[in-house]
Amino acid sequence: MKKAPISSSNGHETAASPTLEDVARTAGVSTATVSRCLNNPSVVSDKTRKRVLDAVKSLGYAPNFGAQALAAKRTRTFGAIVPTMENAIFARGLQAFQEELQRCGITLLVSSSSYSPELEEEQIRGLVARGADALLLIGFDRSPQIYEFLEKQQVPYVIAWVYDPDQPMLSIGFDNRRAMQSLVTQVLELGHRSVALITAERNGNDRAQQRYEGLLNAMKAHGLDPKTLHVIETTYSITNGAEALKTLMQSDQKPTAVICGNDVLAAGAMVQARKMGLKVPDDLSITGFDDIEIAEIVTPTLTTVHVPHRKMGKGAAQMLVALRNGQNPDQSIELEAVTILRESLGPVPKSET
Amino acid sequence: MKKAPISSSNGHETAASPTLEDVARTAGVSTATVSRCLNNPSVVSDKTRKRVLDAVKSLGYAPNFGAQALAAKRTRTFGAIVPTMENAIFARGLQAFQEELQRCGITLLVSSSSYSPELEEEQIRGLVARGADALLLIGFDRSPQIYEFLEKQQVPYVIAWVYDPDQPMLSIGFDNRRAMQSLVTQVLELGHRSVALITAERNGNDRAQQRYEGLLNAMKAHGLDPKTLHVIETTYSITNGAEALKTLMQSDQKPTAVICGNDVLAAGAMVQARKMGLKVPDDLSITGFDDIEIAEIVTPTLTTVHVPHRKMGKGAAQMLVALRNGQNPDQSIELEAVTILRESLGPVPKSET
DNA sequence: TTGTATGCGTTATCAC
DNA sequence: GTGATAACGCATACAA
Repeated sequence: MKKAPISSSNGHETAASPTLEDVARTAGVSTATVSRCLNNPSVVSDKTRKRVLDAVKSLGYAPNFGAQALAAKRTRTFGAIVPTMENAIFARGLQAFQEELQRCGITLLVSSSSYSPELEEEQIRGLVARGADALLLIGFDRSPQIYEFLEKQQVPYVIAWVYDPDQPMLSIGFDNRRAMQSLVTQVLELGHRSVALITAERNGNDRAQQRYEGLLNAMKAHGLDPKTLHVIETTYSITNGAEALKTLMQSDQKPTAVICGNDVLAAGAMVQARKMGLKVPDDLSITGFDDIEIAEIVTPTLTTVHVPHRKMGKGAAQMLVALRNGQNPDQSIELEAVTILRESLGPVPKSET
Repeated sequence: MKKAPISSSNGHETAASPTLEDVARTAGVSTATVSRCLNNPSVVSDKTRKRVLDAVKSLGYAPNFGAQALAAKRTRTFGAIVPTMENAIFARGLQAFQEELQRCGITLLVSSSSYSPELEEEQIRGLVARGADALLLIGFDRSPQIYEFLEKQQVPYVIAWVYDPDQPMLSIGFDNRRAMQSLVTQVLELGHRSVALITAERNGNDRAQQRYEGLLNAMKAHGLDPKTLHVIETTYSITNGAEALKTLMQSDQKPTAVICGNDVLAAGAMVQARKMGLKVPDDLSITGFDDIEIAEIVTPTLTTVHVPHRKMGKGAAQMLVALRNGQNPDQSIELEAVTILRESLGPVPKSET
């Protein structure tokens, strides 16, 4: 049996947050009624509701999240873990994701894993532990234990930025392999035969790996030997892109076209090319991937693959909301990623033909 | 009195997460001991600790966040609300902020307010409600109610990206006014007399407002009439920057130098200038503010004000951790923001002198 | 429509 | 060192 509260409105006004009970007392109703007013207003009479809401406002009441989560076993919170927030690759998609969630009254928590599988795992567990009702993840590539963990914890999740009907997990994205293959095909059709790739580390990054494979496919289709492809793996950053281009242009077999795994690396390559006095695309063609803002800022503008960031974000949100509501949604969704031709891609230099 | 548990290890193995009690049972100890093992290991004997930890691992136990927050009254979680995540303005600072927090075992939750005061207020309340132990905010400019709310809830907070010793709140940042004044002074000393400003909406954005004031100060100091300043207010984006430059160059009094409130607007202006066949800086000088990555990507490279993003992020984290630990830290911290001279700023065109 | 009573999973204060 | 046990603030099944 509950003991009488020690002293509900005792002398010293502590600054502690008001609780449901405080509201109930000043409104002259039970805590249950207050709770209902807030969570299921339609079931309580207009008169008492008004009284309660007034009390809520006058006390500045705000529900205690921990208590709420503990009692209701859900948090109205979704989590997202992206590899990075430092550049704009995921920013636009995330923004769209959040906008959609907000319309559904859901709060978004974002973490960035810095492309570290260990960190990502930690953050997934962290978000689940703090009650995320659902999760957005990037790419399929992670340890089976994590997937088991998510299944065990019954936390719905969606994988974005990739699409693969053969994978059992629900995903929304595009075919990175095909998109890159299509881009490179256009490069080769311009006569380029000496091609190089600057990419993120492919280990643990299926987007990068698939883009690489798409490039190989295009080469093979044009009768080029994949072994002739010069690949540089590095972390996404302007500086690293620049560094990589420098290395490439100092090698024996100088490429006439440099394919970059994303726009950030491509931008770095462009900066470096200019620094080395190379005219793009007259001396050298450069392509990117993602079509983020810098693609139109660099000089010359960057030929790249347009990724449907906003569609992915919004779509992912809708899938997760459906899952959270117990609806077992359709299937994975494939979006299109198309090549955007801009200035940085041109025919192979005459001197090379 | 607690009734005997209905049936602790009943027939159907539910997939529900194991609780402290489960761990206690399989380890043959009390829940109190398990809790101690996890939170204050030194106080429990080696033998039992080992037994408990084994049980934890074998069950895959993870503490319930809600319960923990409810009982311990703290969440080891800090919140940050930034105006935007779509461009890189706050990304680097936020990254540093997070890195420092992580070293202290604290999780960071990030929200973006899209420069909307109402949204920001909602998100502040949201983060507090979900138990954020401390908050990072950008700029002083917000309604008194929010500050009252934070005081009432006893949630420590630090304001970043601005510095003003006259403000009562703890802050870490730089003097936006002075930084802009210094930049513009250098512009004027190159002979420019016809200057224009492309800025974010200043209402509710003290950084933008102060940068504007700094610009005015510099003009006055050089005997220029502030009324001659052509100001265009727009939202931060490449496109808007381009749009604004177009408007400016079609006006009667064409500027010879365009000061931009940040690098994103400046990049847009640069793109537009090129499109209009204007040579930067020969025909027109353009400056930015922030020194984010694109400043070095645009052609020509952008003269701008370097903002100490990482220092601010790390410093803010340290201040908040101190506050959370009950230490009443020093004072607000002022950092330097210095002008970085690059290619986009040149002397006033000869035709104008 | 409203109130009562219980449980959610931890932490922390006691005793032992 | 360890084990009971009382909060913590809310949601909800059940009663009224």
